Amino acid sequence: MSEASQSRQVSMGIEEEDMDGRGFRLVLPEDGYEWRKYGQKFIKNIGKFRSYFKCQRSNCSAKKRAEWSASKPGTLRVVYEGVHTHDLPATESASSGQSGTSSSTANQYDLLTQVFGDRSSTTTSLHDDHP
DNA sequence: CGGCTTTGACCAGCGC
DNA sequence: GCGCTGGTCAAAGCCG
Repeated sequence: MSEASQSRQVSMGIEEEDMDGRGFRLVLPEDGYEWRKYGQKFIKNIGKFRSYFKCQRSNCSAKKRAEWSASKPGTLRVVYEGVHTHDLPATESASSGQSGTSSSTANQYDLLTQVFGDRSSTTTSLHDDHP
């Protein structure tokens, strides 16, 4: 309910890369964490595809869920479940200016709070059901 | 060679 | 009570 539950909608993050010319691999926007895909299903309730990701860290049980329209791959909705209990990995490229590096204590908490207030994206689009 | 990814099948919970 | 859905696990295959 109020913890470990954020929803973020990305404008363009889904990308189909041609593998050898056959099959496409879903490319998600790098949030700075490592994820391991462990399932993918088509949810009829919403008519969209849903991918399940789990943090690969050892003590991190954070989970991530990617949901995108069946006909509109441009709309990718990423839902983070749980909180990371380990420092961010080295893939920090987007740090852009975040020199603070940590040190901080409530690094994750701060980020969560920020995302929480990002409800605007959640409202951005919630009606792309196009069967 | 190792690691990661993908797919199918199974299980559980809930609704009516 | 039964059916259905969503979610997770396992195994196999392939790539670098």
